[in-house]
Amino acid sequence: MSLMAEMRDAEARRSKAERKLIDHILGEPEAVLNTPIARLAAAVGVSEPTVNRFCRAMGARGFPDFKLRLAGELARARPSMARDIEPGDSGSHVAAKIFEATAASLSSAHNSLDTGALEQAVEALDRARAIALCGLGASASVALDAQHKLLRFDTPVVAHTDIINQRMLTASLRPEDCLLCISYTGRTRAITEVAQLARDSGATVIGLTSPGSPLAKACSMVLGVEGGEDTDLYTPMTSRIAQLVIIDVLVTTLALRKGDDFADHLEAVKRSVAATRSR
Amino acid sequence: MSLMAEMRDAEARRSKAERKLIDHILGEPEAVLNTPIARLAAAVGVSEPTVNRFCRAMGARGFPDFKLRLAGELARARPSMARDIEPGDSGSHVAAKIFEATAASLSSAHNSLDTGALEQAVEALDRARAIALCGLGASASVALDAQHKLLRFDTPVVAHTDIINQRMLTASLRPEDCLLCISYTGRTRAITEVAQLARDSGATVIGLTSPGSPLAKACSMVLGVEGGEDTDLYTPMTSRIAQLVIIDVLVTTLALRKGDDFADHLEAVKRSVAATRSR
DNA sequence: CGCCATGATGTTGTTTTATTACATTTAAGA
DNA sequence: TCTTAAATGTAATAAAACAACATCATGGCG
Repeated sequence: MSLMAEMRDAEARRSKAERKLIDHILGEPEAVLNTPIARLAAAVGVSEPTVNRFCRAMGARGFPDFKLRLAGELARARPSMARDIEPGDSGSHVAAKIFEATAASLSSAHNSLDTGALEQAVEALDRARAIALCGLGASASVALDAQHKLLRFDTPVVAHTDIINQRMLTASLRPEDCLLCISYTGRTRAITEVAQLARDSGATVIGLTSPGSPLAKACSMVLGVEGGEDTDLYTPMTSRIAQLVIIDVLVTTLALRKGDDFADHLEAVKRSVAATRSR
Repeated sequence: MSLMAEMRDAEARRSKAERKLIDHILGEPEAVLNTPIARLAAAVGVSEPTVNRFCRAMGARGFPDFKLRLAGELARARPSMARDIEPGDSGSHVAAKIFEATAASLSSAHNSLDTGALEQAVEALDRARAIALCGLGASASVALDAQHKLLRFDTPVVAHTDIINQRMLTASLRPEDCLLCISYTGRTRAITEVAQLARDSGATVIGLTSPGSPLAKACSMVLGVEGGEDTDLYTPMTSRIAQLVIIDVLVTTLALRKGDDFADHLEAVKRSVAATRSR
């Protein structure tokens, strides 16, 4: 178990001195990192060996090791926020900021992910006679990525990335089919019309888009990707990543639901790909 | 900036002793955490104060503080939850695992990103008369994503996602051109041959692939994406995300380098896209 | 109700670890 | 080649963590 959780959990059944310690550490975990054992002991009002023994009880090898572990946990808990990129930034600064912004965006997408909607979407994909995917511009590559992942299943799947084909597609959709429409803004008129046409034909339309947008309104169900931090420069990039991860989740959940059949099918796909490898 | 990135970045321009240190730390970062300064100094073959001075140079307050920071970064790079998804997992559990694995993969990619290679790649893209992108299978969508991003610049850019077109493309490449080859494994024979053909024609070939792979060897320069944790199930998914983020970094750095010209061009692109929006 | 036993906590001294101050070496430039 | 500054190392010092032992509290049992 994690240190923080362990401490919260153990607080009740521990001795008086250790309770004081736990209270103090949970209150200011960050501060503990820069505090030597003597100062911490004094601040809490216990002796140094008590602190040390406590650290061991928590599974660490001693006080320094305890701090190391705590540092690790705290680092996860605090997603570092990136500021905007400025012209003066060196290459590695740019990289750091983008990686951080992306991580933050992922975390935000995760928090705002609607599990219920996700289950519904998986349900729809599982039942579908055929799956179609639509995206324009940047979302086209997301649609293709999704297509590639879904190819592992035995449900017919197709991605369309140009508007003409997308509109033609809607004509062939049946109520048993499922269409996944991808758009970051949800304000691209063309794709909204496609979703509408698909609805008219009775198909289930899942929107992977911004909640509340015109596209979202046109869909049967929506997997929302909030913009998160609205740094104009990153948002489209980072939210595309979030979309891709949501698709990962969607596909993986679907795979679990399909169960054993899927395992066999996956094997077959892997074998057919292996033949193209070197060495 | 992150320690790992900082170290990679600084490696070139630091003194001999510090280079040895950096090599050693980057080689076994986890091990450093449980090593006192004396042992580390001895293992590397430098004196203790050298280690200490190095830690300060990296922005820490001393060796223990350095370890604390390193622990934080390394923690991000390792997923904390159980790695593999099991059939019994609930929907939200699956989502949590995938988001976490992706975040870990990103962090790991960031830590192992070679800033020097990145600068070189940006340089090459900046000078290029024309840019071509190649990817097959899952990497096809990455190539298309990159194409979309690069379309914002005024250098001609094209992505090819089928092997025939890719081979034909190599015939038209000139030494002033730049080809970006994308493959997670780097073992897809077809794409390696494309890279080789492109090299033969004198073009600069950048590989976005696994370091040390056949494809990597065939390229002029490599942007490595290490697999990170080798969880068979996620790796291909998460590393694709890492590739996309690296492309973000590449493109953003390129944008900064192009400077003002780019700002104007970006405005024009935004206006032309705005016309397609609702409301 | 008080005494013993056991576990918790504290005190003191030792050992390990990190840091400082200073000496030496190495490399860079004139 | 000599000068000078930076880099690195040595050795002493300070800080920190830890272990061994002493003391205290608490709860069971006569």
